[in-house]
Amino acid sequence: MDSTDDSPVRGRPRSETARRAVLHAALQLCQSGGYQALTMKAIAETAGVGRQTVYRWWPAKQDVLLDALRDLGLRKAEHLDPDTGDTLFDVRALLAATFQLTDLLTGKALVGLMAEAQHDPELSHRLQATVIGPRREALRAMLARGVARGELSDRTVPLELAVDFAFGTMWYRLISKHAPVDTALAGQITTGLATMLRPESPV
Amino acid sequence: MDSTDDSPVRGRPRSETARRAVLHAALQLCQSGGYQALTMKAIAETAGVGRQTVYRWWPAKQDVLLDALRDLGLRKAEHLDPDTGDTLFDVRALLAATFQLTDLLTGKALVGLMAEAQHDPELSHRLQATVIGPRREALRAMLARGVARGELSDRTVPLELAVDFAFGTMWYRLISKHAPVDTALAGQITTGLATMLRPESPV
Amino acid sequence: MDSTDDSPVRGRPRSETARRAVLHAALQLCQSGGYQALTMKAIAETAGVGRQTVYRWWPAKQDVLLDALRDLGLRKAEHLDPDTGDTLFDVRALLAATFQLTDLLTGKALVGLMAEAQHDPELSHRLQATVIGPRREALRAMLARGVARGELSDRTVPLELAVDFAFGTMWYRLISKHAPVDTALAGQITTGLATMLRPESPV
Amino acid sequence: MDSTDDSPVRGRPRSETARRAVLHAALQLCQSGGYQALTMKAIAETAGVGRQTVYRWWPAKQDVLLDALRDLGLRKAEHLDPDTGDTLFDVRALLAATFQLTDLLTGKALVGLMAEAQHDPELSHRLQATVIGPRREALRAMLARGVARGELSDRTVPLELAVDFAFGTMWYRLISKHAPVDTALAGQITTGLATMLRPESPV
DNA sequence: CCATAAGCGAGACGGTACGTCCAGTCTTAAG
DNA sequence: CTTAAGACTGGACGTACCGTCTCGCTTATGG
Repeated sequence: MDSTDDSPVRGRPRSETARRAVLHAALQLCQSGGYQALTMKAIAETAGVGRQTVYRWWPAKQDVLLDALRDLGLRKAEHLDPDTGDTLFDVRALLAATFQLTDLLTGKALVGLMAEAQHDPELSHRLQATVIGPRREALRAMLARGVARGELSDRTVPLELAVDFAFGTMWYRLISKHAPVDTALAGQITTGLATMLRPESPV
Repeated sequence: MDSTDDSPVRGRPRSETARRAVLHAALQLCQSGGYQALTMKAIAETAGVGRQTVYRWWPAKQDVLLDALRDLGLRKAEHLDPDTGDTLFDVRALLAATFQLTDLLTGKALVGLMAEAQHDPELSHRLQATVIGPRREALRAMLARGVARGELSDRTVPLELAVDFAFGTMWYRLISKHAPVDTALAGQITTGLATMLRPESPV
Repeated sequence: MDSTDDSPVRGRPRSETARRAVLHAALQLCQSGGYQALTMKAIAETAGVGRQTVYRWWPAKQDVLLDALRDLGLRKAEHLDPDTGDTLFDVRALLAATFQLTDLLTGKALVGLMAEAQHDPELSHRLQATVIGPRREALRAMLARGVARGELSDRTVPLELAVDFAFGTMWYRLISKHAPVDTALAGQITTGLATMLRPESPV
Repeated sequence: MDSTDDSPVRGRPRSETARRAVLHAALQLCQSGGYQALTMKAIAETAGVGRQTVYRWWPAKQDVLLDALRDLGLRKAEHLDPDTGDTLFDVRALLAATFQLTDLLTGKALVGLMAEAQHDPELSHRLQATVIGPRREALRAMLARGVARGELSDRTVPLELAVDFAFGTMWYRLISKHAPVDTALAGQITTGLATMLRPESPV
């Protein structure tokens, strides 16, 4: 009972070429024309693929985009929770990696998906599970480890809020664009977190 | 004869009823069906107004929505920069008022506009000027006043980042919905800001 | 109660230009490419008209075609039942006029509609009422008048069958194309009818 | 080496089961849903056969249907030109047999094919050769024999037109459905032919 | 007794027409 | 000159069928 592919695999197998072309086209369209230019028709035409082929495998454009992001994430797969012993160093590295990745997407895709997710609980849940949740949990675990080691303290500010501070700033700048999301920001936020969570109580 | 309103005002005057119906319909549609349900046709029909009447006064749906938000903001018009002498008290009040207002809109409208603004620099600019900028500047000025008074310090963390912390957290929760945006949050963030910017250096 | 147009006639009035372009395009397409080339999309494009405009006024391509035929019939409106006193002369004239008209349409449109009507009772009924029935009744009345005058007799062959003979031959040749449908045929059929219905019994 | 089927006949032989299932499905679909419901995809699915199997043996749906009709005709194969000595009796029998056969098909298949043939000369030719021509020639030969025997005369009405009368009436009723195509009609038409072609000149 | 080869089912592929909906423009009559 | 109404062109939507292709399996012949 080691094999799960007991499916007879009848008929012509799915074209990996088409699958990749579609995902690539989705990202490309989203970056060039924004989320609203992301049209099932445009995806199919850009990918040089029949329209039905897109609909066969993805019910809606959100699914294509989410899949494309997942693929991209898998290729860039850094492991999220290293432990060098120095919590702040790890935090800075995690934030820097995250910022670099989102910058790759110009944010357009993510913000578009977020807007769609406002009235689509199912999409909202999938975004949480795929994009938001993992990094959030990684940072939280990192900070908790710091607290356990005595490097940090959560007495004045709950860790939840500290995590919100880090990623909230990222999102805020992604959508508002009043300032860049880069490695420098990762350093600044790390300093902010350190100040916010420093163990030596001011009393 | 330099006056501009010397126009004889010929013909039928603009209907205030229609204007209000349109703005109200825009908000209502956005909250019930999300930003993508916000359609010029739907606005006109919900408002019981001719389609051309909407197009005559607003070039696109973003303009309707932005106008509606402006109207809403005007009615709620608290002045953004009180000065009670206690900086942290003022900060908490500003954040609480802001959170209450955004909560009213479920965020859907704002996030939808933000998504649209990703590829529409003009809209992006107007959002900055109308929604984002003023509150951002108000909070910044407040914190700067605290620094001037010696209540706060910007030595470890720049004020810009502190402002990002406050509003970033708000936006992050609005779009991700992993936690509420309420008065309690205003308190927590104020505490966080106080910790981050406290003057007594740990040295 | 003399006026039937109590409708307030609000909104932009229907475009007569578009209506004519659509009907003309339908006939043209049907003659050039046959009934199966008659596509709602092709009609709209040939007519230089939005697709929705076609669908707004005609539910299906049959309706467009039927309307086009009706229009054509109205323009060619010979009155179907003249009475010169000479029954056979009138019959020949009626048949000749009918044959000339159907020849104009190459028959393609009619046969296509007929094929469609095989599984569409409603269309079948409308074809009867519009195209088939009137001419059938006209010929029948003509022959009945001849019988009443003693020019003809329906003792050996019922008039119904005589009418079938005339128009059946036309349809048979239209679909099978083994022989032309022209004025000469009108003469031959008239002779055939005269022989079939001649009053002097051979007894 | 005169034989042409010296082919080694390698590989799996054609499935007779599949062939019959396809032809049966074609007739069934045509009768239940009309000619337009006759779809290559539907044929394959109804027959429980792969789509490619249909395309391998028949280029288009017309070919399937024509083949099915040919098969049906072969099974019902009455010989078309009996000679009992009584021409009118033979005529009546031929017409009755023909009418019974077409009634079996509800006419839908035939009319559909005819409509298709309007713009497909090759199909038109095959229909002539398969369906129309043989019976037409059989009736013509029968009538010519009657003329030769002096039972009938073609002086007033050419035999061609007489044949058109018989089969034209059939087609007319098949497509227009204003009256049935049955044995009674065979009798009436025979009477009509007898009257039209009677040898005793009225002079 | 298995290599070769063709038929078979299934079903994915690139296309195209379908009929619906919305965008944005226009043209009416009514106020 | 604005209003409500609604017809206009144009284009994306998601579905269905087209005819082709590519699988694994089956069924025959022949070395």
